[in-house]
Amino acid sequence: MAEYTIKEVSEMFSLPASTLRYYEEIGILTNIPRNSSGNRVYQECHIARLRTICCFKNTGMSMAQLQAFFSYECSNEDHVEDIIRLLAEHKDSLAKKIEQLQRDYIHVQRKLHFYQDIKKSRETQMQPPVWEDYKYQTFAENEGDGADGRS
Amino acid sequence: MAEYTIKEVSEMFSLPASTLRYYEEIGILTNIPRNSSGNRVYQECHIARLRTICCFKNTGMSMAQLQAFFSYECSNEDHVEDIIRLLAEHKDSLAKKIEQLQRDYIHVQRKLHFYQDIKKSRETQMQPPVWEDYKYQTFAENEGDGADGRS
DNA sequence: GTGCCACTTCAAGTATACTTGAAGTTAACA
DNA sequence: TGTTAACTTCAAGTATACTTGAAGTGGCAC
Repeated sequence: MAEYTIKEVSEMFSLPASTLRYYEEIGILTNIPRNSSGNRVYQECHIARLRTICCFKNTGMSMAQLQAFFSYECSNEDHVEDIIRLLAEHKDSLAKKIEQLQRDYIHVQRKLHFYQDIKKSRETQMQPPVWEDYKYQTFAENEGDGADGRS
Repeated sequence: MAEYTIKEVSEMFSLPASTLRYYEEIGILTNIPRNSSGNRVYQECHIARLRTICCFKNTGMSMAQLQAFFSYECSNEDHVEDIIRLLAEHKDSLAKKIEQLQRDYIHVQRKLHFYQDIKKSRETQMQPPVWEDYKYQTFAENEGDGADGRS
């Protein structure tokens, strides 16, 4: 079975070694055995858990929630209902978050088009655009930059 | 023209008044006039900017980047290129972020289905599921909970 | 006129998630 | 036999984004 040093895991996940030690300290990536020199030896199960940690963290879960999740998962008692509740709540909040980000993406896109058109209008001595015209507009995702974007 | 107290803006955006003062202090929501009693009077332009601040913050922009953006926007000098660069970079990073979140959403969904099936297997005295079976599976977004999810 | 509420400024404090530093150990290499 | 790199533990420090507290002002109801 594959085993990894802290440095290898650090590189694998682009996380500093200090962060991996921190995750162990706060109890979300635990039971890491040591070799004869006292160095951490990461195994496949730790890699799998770290993937889950990164996924959950990336999607906005706090350390406290991660601690709760893994305390349920590692407990001998039956916490399957708690796990399902936590995951279902996180899934729902994540779905909402993605929807909000998609709306925000459109806002950023509008701003970008607005300033690109300001630049164009200066180069061509045309009337500068007005933000009002962009406020409710959506733009196709063609990166060619050829389309005017205004009707 | 509509004017708002700090409390009204606070409620409008679900932000504590202290945060609005903080945004003024660090220079991202500035030029807020005071009435005869010295209280802040927010106008439409401040509401519009606050919407942009919330959008940018929500999509992961730091205060430092917001400061840069508005220092460009408010400057008399020609910073349109800088604004376009900043917005284009933010748009790209946001697109990547949304894609990553969609992948992470699938991971969360798999975990949820796995634990839901663990629960079902206990209720029906069936063999408990194995995580390996869920690792690469995708699930339709039907909330009915009727489908088994396993083939 | 006094109680109270919402506001003001300014300074200091806080939560989260790490990061850094000090001091020491181990193993490989010149 | 150094010495260099990579690791260890433990405590303290840091960045970001606010939040809280103290002390004071203004305007309105009773």
